[in-house]
Amino acid sequence: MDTRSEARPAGARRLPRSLSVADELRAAVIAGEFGPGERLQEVRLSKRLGVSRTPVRLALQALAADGLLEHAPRRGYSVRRFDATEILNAFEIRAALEGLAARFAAERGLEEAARARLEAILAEGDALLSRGELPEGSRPAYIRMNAAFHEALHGASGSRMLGEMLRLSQNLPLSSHHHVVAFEYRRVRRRHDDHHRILEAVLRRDARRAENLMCDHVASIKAGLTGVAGP
Amino acid sequence: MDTRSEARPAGARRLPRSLSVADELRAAVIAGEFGPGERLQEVRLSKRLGVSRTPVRLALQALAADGLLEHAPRRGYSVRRFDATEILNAFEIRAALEGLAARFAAERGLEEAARARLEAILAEGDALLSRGELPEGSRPAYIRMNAAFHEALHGASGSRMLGEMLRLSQNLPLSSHHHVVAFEYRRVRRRHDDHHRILEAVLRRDARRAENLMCDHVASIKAGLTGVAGP
DNA sequence: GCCGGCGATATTGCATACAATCCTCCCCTC
DNA sequence: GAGGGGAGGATTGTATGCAATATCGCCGGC
Repeated sequence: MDTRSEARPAGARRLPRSLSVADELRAAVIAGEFGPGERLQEVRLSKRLGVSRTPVRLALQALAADGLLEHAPRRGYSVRRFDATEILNAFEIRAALEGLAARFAAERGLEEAARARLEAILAEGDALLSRGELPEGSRPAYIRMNAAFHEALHGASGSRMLGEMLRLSQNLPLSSHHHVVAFEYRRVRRRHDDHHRILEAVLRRDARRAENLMCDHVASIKAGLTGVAGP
Repeated sequence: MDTRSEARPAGARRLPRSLSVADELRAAVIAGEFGPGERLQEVRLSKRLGVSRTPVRLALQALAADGLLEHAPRRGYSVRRFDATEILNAFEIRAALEGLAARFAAERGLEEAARARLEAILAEGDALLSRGELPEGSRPAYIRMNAAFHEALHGASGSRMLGEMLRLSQNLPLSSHHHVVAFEYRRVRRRHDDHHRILEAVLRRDARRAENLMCDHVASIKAGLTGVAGP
């Protein structure tokens, strides 16, 4: 019998609370629960989250480092405002970084585990799209699959710095732009086919092609955005 | 006379100590004062810096967010190890980001103040190099001028996210690579001429050319590095 | 002689108290 | 009535105490 079972009754938390607080706050900010420019006060958040100011303060600083919050000395933290230009720039940045990740992955070559994972992800996407449509209910699964593909490729790039920057480039509060990617079948199908081509190029060690394909891929996502200074 | 001179006797600090602590620690880590993998303990640093653990803790987290430190729960912070590959990758990343910054600046166009500042910086560089050599004593001035040029262009890009990522891409502890840029007059002259061409392209609003020139510029810096897995 | 459990010590994580500063609003003066 | 100054409250920055946990050396058993 585990003698420590009484010491960890239910939650069995092994991670510092400041990390979960940071995750919770990050999700809330990205979800747009705090309007642009809204101040985040330590005491209020402490009460809301049921912890003291200390972990809240750490979490706020982490979010500021992620670019989601602004910090003014003696004035605390507030939600950063993003205008349409910054959103579009972020996609340009992401395009360049994703292209770089694909290039690095192609130059390094994929380990067997990474190759298997990427192929499994693509197979899952194939299945989701095999019926010639993407029903509303399958969107969450598709979104997860899509994110998993990109994340797996980030990992395969072998550059931690690049992965971290890619994470930053996608940390944008939805409230300030309402960007929504298009989910028409044709567009989704096209994007998934892009993924197939990209993986193929990576497997062939064709770094230049992998980079260009990925760059164009993200650029096309940007072009397909709706709600950002649209006509 | 400053009426507040008595209220702020000596230090005249208006910024939180945690910020200066972070700057000090960052400089120390980048300067390589803490060998790769070395643990940074809160109490030790508190005593060394003469502050309590609280600001030290904040500073450590900030440095971890910058990618300079690693953090393991219940085990604290330690200096990240960078191998030669990560260093070289960082230059590739920086090349892509600097290229993007030049492109953004060209697309937006420079405001009068930015144009004047960049031209002043280049003029300073011209003066430093006008004698056909770069004496040892002028290197610090040249290094500052060079950094100022890039920073001014980052600002002119109009993307805060990009500027932040560029900062991250240059946050590397020297101890783990000993990268040293070449200071032979011919190379320095060439790099300075690159800057002239880049500014010219930006002023002409030739975004594509500006991006390519900048990208090649940084790539040539990478190629000129000494001490990173060199032959 | 080597491995595994165990306890002392050191270190981090969190909570809270205190200090410094800023913001707000009221009152006083012109 | 408008503007400036000041008092009070609110909020952040810092210090410190306590609890939980990891590290490391020691001892016993095999």
